[in-house]
Amino acid sequence: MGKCEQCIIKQFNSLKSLTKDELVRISNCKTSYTIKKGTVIFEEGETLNGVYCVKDGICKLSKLSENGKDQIVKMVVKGQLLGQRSLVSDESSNLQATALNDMEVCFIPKSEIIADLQKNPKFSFDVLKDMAHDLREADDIIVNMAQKSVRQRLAEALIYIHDSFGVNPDGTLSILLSREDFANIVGTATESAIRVLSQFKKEGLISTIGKQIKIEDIKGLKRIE
Amino acid sequence: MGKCEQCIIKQFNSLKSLTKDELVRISNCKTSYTIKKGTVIFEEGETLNGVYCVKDGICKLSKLSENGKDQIVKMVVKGQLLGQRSLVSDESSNLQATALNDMEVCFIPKSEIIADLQKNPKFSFDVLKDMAHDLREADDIIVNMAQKSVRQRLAEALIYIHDSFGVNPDGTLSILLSREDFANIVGTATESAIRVLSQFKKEGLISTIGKQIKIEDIKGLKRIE
DNA sequence: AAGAAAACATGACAATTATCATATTAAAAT
DNA sequence: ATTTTAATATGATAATTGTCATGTTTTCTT
Repeated sequence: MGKCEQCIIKQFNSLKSLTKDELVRISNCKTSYTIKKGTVIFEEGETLNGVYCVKDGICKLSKLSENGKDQIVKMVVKGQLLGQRSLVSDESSNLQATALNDMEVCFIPKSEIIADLQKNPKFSFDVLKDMAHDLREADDIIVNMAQKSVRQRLAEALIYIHDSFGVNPDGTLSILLSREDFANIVGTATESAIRVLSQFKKEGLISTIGKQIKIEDIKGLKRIE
Repeated sequence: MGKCEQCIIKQFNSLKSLTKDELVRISNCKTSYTIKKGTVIFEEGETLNGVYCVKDGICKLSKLSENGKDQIVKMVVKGQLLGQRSLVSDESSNLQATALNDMEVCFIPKSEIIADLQKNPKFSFDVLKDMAHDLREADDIIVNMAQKSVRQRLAEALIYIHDSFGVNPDGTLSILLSREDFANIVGTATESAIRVLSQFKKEGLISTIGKQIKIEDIKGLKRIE
C-alpha cells in the first residue's frame, strides 16, 4: 500500500469512493516531486495531463489580469489536489499555480484516473459534490469582491486564513504571505494592503512578529463594516 | 415523448447522456408552472427539492450582501436549468432566484433524477464537465470584480449580455434590465451605473430606445480600459 | 560583513466611486 | 385623466482607493 493512497484519500475527499484496487493502481504510477518556493507549477493556458496531490507546502492559484496584476483565486495546502478540473475538462488551465513555500507533491496522470471517474458513479458523484461546494464558495467571493470595502475584505481574508489553515504554536498564522500576496487576494494595490494592515495593528486587531501576523482580536475583525 | 424531454436535453447539455427510458420517466413527473415577473422563485437559505427547467423567460440569481445590496451572480434564460446544485448537494441554496419577466418553467423533483446521477456514470461525468465550466467562469468574474473599474465591468456586462442572450430585431438587447439590475451585476451604486451608461451614450458606444439599450460600437466597448 | 535587491512603510496627491439631494420622466394605480 | 409611485438623471460633495515618490527595513548574495 503506497503512501499516496493515504494522501489522496485525505484530501480530495471524493477519492474515498475509489475501490482499494483502484487506489493501489493509481498509487503505483504516481511520481513524486519537490518544488521550490516561487516555482510556477503550471501556467495559465497550459494543458494539464494530470493532477498534483499536495503532500506538503502551500501554493496559490492566480489569474493575471490585463493591468498586470495577479489575482489570487484560491490557495491549496497539504492534503488537497491541484488541477482537478483538468480531469474533467479538456480546456487548458485558466489559472497559474505558484508555490508559496517549498512543496512536496506527487503527480497522477490523467489517463490513470479518468477511467475511474467515468466508470465509478459513486466516485464521480462525490467529485460533483466537491465542485458544487467550490462553486458556492466562488459565489460568496464574487459578492464580497463586488460589495465590500478593502478593509472588510482584508479582515475576512485574515479570518479565512486563520480558520482554514490554522496557526503556529506562537499563535501566528501558519501561512506566511507577503503584503503583495495579501493585496492580490483582496484585489487591491500593495500599498493599500500595507496601509490597512498597519491600521489593524494600530487598532490592536493584529500584531506582527517580523513578517508573521497574529490575530489578536478576531471578534473585532469580524465586526468591521 | 413529452415536451420536457426535448427541453431538458437542450439546456443542461449533460442530460444528453440519459437513456430514453430515463428521460421518459422524468418527463412524466414534471410539473409546469407560470411565474410572473418579479416573483421570487426561491430564496437564499431555502432547501430545494428539485430543479426548474426554464422553458421561457429569464431570471436572475442573486445574493444579498450585508449592506442590503443584491449582487447578481448569474442570469438563467430559456433552455437552462435552475437549481442544479440542489441535485448534488444537500446544502440549502446560497442564492435567490427572481423572475425578470414572465416565465414558463417545469419542475423536476430531485428524487426522480438523483438516482440517474448516481447510477449513470456518463451522465454524472457530463454534469461534472458543466460544473467545471461554471467554476472557470466564476474565476473570471472574481478577477473582473477585483481588478477592473466600474466602467470596464459595465462595458463587459453589456457585451456579455449581447453575445450570450442576443438582440431583438431592432438591434436592442433582448434582455431588458433596469439600471438597478445593471448596478447589481457589476457591483456598484445605481447612480454610478446610470452615470456610466449616460457616458457610453454620449460617446456613441450605445443608444437607447426607451429603456431598451442598443450597442452601437461593440469594438469601442471592448477597447475600454 | 558589505553591498545589492527586495519587501515594507508612509506621505502627498489624483482618480474613482459612493452618498445625499433634488429634478425629471415614465409607469402604474385609482 | 389624474394622482401616485417608481425609475431615471444629474449635481455637489465626501469617502475610498490608486499612483507616484521616497525612505526604511529586511533579506539575499557574494
